[in-house]
Amino acid sequence: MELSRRGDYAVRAMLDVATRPADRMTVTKEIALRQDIPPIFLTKIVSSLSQAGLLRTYRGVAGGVALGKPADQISLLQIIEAVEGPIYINRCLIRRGECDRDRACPAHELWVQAQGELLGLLANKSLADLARRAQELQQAPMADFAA
Amino acid sequence: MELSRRGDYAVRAMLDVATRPADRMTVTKEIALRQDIPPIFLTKIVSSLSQAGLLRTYRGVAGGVALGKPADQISLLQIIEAVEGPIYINRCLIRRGECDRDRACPAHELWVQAQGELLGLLANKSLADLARRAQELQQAPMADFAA
DNA sequence: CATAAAAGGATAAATTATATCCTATTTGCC
DNA sequence: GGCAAATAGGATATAATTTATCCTTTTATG
Ligand code: SF4
Ligand code: SF4
Repeated sequence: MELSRRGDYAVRAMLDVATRPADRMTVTKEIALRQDIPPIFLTKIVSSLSQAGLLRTYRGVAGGVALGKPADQISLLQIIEAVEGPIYINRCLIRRGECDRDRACPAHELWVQAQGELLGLLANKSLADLARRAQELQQAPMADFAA
Repeated sequence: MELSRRGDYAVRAMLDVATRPADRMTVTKEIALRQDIPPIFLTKIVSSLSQAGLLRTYRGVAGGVALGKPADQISLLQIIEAVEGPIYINRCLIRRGECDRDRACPAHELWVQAQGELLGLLANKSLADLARRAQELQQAPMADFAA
């Protein structure tokens, strides 16, 4: 019942890319340094994000990674599912009939609801939202100072 | 991001006890049979539920288990946390300061919200609710037949 | 061609989840 | 008292998953 490290790393990495100047490419190793993520592990995560279309990657000397689409079209759900696969709170939600009790199981209905709410929340939160909020949080101490 | 087997088993076991006549005790082995749970594993789960006060257990020849308190005072959250420990969606929610980025991390706020909603849902659903719904579901096919 | 980057396969290490075994303890009953 | 049936609990085994690294390949730049 816990987000994996992969998922947390992925969100941080995407956020890192999103909050850098868009005209310059970012290199995975530097993301790893800034975000304190094991560098080789991060390359795997970046690879998943790239395959999901959330990052665009460029090989070679001047290579690196950039957002695969505008930050407001990338949801947290997409990021997490890109690296962890589909989210399901209980196995009966993988697909109908995965648990043969699901028709008569009152808990099943509860999981359907809980999962719906969770996915809804994640699907409605965009990387752009997070990036904006990150900026606010960074400026918050300044604001205190200025006031 | 998935409920463990322990949690699912625990809910089923509690529901099994709750839907049996309250004047007779239930024996763990029979719960395991009815609910298709590995019997020896279930004894461990029952033990956790008992230590949390959700079940009362009785040793000896005429022993077994019974609800530790009225079904409407047992929430799904209590059941799951009894066998899985505290639920947290991401590690920064274990306790404040567990992740030293939490002050400046916009994702943290999202997890706080998501966790709040999930726990709220589980805390507000009682075993009695589930038992009632179980009965409805059992009668549903009959209703189809009668109509 | 040398260098710097991502891609990808194989594998290692660590952790957690699932499950069983064995012995002890409690209790009811003959 | 002694047997049988039940939970209690420690130790352990097995399996699965997660986390992380290593090594080789491919791609692009200058
Ligand atoms: S909640 Fe019910 S339907 Fe879902 S896996 Fe558990 S028993 Fe099956
Ligand atoms: S979401 Fe943010 S605060 Fe929470 S663990 Fe991840 S980085 Fe830390």
